[in-house]
Amino acid sequence: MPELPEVHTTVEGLKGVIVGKTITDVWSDFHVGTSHGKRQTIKNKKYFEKFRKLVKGAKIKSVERRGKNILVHLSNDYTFIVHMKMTGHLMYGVKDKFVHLIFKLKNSQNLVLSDMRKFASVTFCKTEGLEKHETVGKLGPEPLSKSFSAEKLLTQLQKRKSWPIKSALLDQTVLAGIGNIYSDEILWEIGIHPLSHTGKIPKNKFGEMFKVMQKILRFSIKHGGDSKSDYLNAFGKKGNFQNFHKVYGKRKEQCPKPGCRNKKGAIIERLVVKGRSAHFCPKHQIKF
DNA sequence: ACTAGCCCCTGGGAGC
DNA sequence: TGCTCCCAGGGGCTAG
Repeated sequence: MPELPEVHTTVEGLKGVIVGKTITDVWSDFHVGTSHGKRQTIKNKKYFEKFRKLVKGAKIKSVERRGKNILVHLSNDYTFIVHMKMTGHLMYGVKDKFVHLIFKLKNSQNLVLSDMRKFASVTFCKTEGLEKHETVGKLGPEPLSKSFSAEKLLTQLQKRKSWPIKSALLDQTVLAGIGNIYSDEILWEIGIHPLSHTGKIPKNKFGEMFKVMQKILRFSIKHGGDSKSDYLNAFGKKGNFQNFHKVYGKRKEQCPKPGCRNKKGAIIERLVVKGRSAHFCPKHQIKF
């Protein structure tokens, strides 16, 4: 599912092909047969009509990632925000049978959002109002930004002292972009049990956590992201990070950590933490 | 302000 | 082979 490295990969791909292009029209069937609660997204028919008016004729000025969101900045000082959720793909010049949103571009190519499960959401706001946006405005720091550090990581996680570390890492207002796969892989690498109380983890562990977090995210980006579920990049191609998983989706398998190989009890387990699955090795991941 | 639990959705895998 | 059931999960929402 698209987390930081996958959204990054999509955005990097899109940058080269949609920036400078004019949107001539937009089509969607997202509002057909879907419910959306009270939230204002294009699944709401009236909101979609407003959205259509807004993007029609606008030029794409730039594209960027913020957390798991794709921000498309338009020449008319509006920005639209795409969240791919579980099975969304934002693609250029490619289509599949799950396309629910199409941006027609002046060069007669299409930017499409396909989503088998229709969980993806699209909203828009004034570009200068982004910091007040209901979700984007509340996102925590970017783990790969230059200004991020081990100290910041500690400060942010301390905001969820009483939570299990697994849940704290997944909170987008604490850190932007980490999801289920990368949180499992990070905790496995540094040997911390997912149920550890965030506030009880020794302070000196956070330096290592910071390094490992950046290492894993960068490694995945290098490999085009993770397509264990069904991620496809901007051109419909899969990533390779799924071939490097150490714990995620490895329940009942022997832990591959050097000290755990061939050891009894070093069998990957899965448990549910706040409704999310967490995979871990009971042998080397310590519970604080 | 918190949090547990439901909901959105559908392909794929397990079990029979 | 073909059916049914259950699972995956980000994050919004609601009831307590």
